[in-house]
Amino acid sequence: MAKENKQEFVQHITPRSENFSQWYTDVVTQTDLMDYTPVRGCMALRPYGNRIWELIHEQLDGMFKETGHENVSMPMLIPESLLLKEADHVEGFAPEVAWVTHGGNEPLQERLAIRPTSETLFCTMFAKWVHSYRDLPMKYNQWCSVMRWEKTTRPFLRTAEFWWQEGHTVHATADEAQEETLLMLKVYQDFCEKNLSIPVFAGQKSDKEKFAGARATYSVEAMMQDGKALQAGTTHNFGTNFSEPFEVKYLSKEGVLEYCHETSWGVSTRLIGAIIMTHGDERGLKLPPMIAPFQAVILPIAAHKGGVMEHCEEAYKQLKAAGIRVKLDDRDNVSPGWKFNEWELKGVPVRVEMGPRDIENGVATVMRRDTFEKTTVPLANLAEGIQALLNDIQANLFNIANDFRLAHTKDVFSYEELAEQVDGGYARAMWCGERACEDSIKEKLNATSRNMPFDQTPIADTCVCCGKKAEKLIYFAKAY
RNA sequence: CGAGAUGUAGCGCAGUUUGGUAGCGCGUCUGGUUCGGGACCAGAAGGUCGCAGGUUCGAAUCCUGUCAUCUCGACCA
Repeated sequence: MAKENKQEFVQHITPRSENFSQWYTDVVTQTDLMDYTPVRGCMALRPYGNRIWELIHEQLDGMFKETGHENVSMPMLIPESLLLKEADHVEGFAPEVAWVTHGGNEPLQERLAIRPTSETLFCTMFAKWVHSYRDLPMKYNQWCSVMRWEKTTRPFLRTAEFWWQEGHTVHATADEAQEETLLMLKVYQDFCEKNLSIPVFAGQKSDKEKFAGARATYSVEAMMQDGKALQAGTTHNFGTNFSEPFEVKYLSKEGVLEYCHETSWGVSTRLIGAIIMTHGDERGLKLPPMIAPFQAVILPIAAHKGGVMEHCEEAYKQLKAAGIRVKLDDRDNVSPGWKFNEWELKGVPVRVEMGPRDIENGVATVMRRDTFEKTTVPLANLAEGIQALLNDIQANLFNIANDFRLAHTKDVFSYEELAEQVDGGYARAMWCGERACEDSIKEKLNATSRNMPFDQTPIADTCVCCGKKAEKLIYFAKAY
């Protein structure tokens, strides 16, 4: 009976190797991260998933503060006239805007967009708040949700409503704006690599792929375990594209009225999807310790026997005092074996088993989720031992993901090589810079340009697509 | 938005072809024995069959519409 049970449960998750997409959906829905709602394409974040987002929020917010940013809050609704002010912007977002048309029972004179992003609101307010060069730079951020009426949705990766942060800054000079754009890209890269253990490619987007209304867009691109690309974060330099229509101007030291230079940047709950797809395995989630809601879970074995619960509680206190996010699973209605599987499914980095045998020996049996390696740690320095393990797991997850990424990234020199490489990986190629080649690659290979790395050392002279003189080194991949 | 599939108890499913009392497994609850990789025994509870119309004496089952989810494609800062 027990064995049949287990098979049924494990079969629940479609094998990752068999159907990556289905595996992802199964993991997402069976780990209490989110649930579907009656609203089309909108998910509910459940406590476990929401806690991951809170940890991302806390840690990123700290990095924003360190780089001199402050949080503000803007309205959810944007009057249509404001959205229409920047031509490229409205063209880019119009197809996916949800509209409010009534206030109570009265039709509105002007319909209101539910924000798909808040550039237009920020610009309107910046126009009021910025007067002098003394007011600059103004570096703001907001944590909120936005809505985009997507045609097809997928949990975390593309939902109609999603939670994110959007930073918006105003600067006196083009140089400062560019510096800010690259600084925040670096912040995102560091956050992905250090906090989430997700290695990324940082670089500049092509004109075809850049943000609606931006002069330059940059991105950090992650690689999922099926070799497809996921844009993990972006930063934009708007130059004066928005400040001109919105009249965001300042009086310079020299007494001249100048347009401001603006930037924006954002990451979203999509990062949770990236974590799942980068680290997960056949048994479910594998969470990097830094954003794991529980970094360690203590499981009593034979809890009814003398001393077991007492020792577990003591260990709990010790770990908690050491600042480790720890859970004592003292449920008496499921067996230890059940708990093992459940917490592995939910991706808890370290499991601490405490049974009569451990207590006799003055140790705890500890298993790490990334390698399934079991060790014993003396109770006297349990906290130190587990903290060391957590650090090691954090680093190991990055290394595994990084090895995978490098193994699935290749320099390509011909169209045939490109076609082969984008089927399950990133292709690093030379490109003439023409939109036509990107369009053709998209149409024939279903791959898009991801970004152009900052190190532009050429690997060839001719475009991988048309054979004309190459201008740029660029990554191509199929993307989520 | 196009093609295909699915929607029945908390979860996984059968029942739909051929209309006739709402079923199974797991979980849940109660009591007891267990506890180092998904424990066992006994008893119990739990469902307007996605939603709205229609056909019929009678609809989970047939028809129409609609909503949601999945797969593939198109689209997509």
